Amino acid sequence: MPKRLSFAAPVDFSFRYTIFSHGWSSLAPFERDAENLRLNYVFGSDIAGNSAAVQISENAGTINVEIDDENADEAKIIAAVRHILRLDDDLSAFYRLVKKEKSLAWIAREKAGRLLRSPTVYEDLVKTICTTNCSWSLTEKMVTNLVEKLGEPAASGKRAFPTAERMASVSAEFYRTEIRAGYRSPYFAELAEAVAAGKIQPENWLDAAVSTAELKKEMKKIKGVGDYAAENLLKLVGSYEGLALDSWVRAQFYKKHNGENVCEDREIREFYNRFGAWRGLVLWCDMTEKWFD
DNA sequence: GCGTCCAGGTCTACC
DNA sequence: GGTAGACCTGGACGC
Repeated sequence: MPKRLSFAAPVDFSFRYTIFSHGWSSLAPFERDAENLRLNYVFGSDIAGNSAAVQISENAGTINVEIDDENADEAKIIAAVRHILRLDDDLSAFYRLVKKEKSLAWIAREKAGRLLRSPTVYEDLVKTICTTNCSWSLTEKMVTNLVEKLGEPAASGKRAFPTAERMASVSAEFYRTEIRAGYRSPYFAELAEAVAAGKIQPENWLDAAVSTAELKKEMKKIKGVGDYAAENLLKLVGSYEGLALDSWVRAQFYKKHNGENVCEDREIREFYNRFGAWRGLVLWCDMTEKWFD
């Protein structure tokens, strides 16, 4: 029997701007239903007690979650949904900042800025590595392969994102031939093993006691994580000082602020420096404004 | 059909 | 610390 849960969203929350905040909602086990404005996800038993597929929607400030498995742990699922949608993030200082500039005031007006994330930092870490040095379609393919070939099935047959333990149980060769991860294959095997053994603890990054610079340094020790990947992950754990510049962001900046002319990254950084600790989030919202037209 | 380029970069060797 | 070259994959493009 499916089970339904409901709880209130914060007043400065937009479901639409959150689920479409970046590409994550098109990466398995997320599924987005743009027409009906719904977000689907599959939790593994590590998150929800039992593996469970959920459908998340919003109506007049209430978040609704429909679960396909009545044995799933309600409290854990609510906590995970709050985490995914960033419901407990305090963006009030960010909104005060963007309201000061006419061209950015829409961000506060539309309640944008909550970047969708996975229930675990480990999942976001693996997915971020999948975004590097390839087309978005290849990123989607690699992530789909990980879920389809290694993920735990829910009652509906849909699969969850694999745990580090599950990912550590297969070889680098598996990542090359089955996941099509190319040169990233040994990185995934090494990372999964280290996380499964507790040598790397990505979940601790959520409330790390160290500075952002120190945290970034720690992230970059992982093979496959460079400046872009670390700064993207920092955004997903709540630090927005880094810009996470990649080829797509650069191209958008040239188009929007530099007359289609290529410029150095230094100039992009100078442009957003006035936003201090929020500069990475301001840049991302600024670059994606047209997505919501 | 084939070759080349490049995409939501990073690593390593070398200076 | 800065830089050149290599690295998987697969879609787009030109021929």
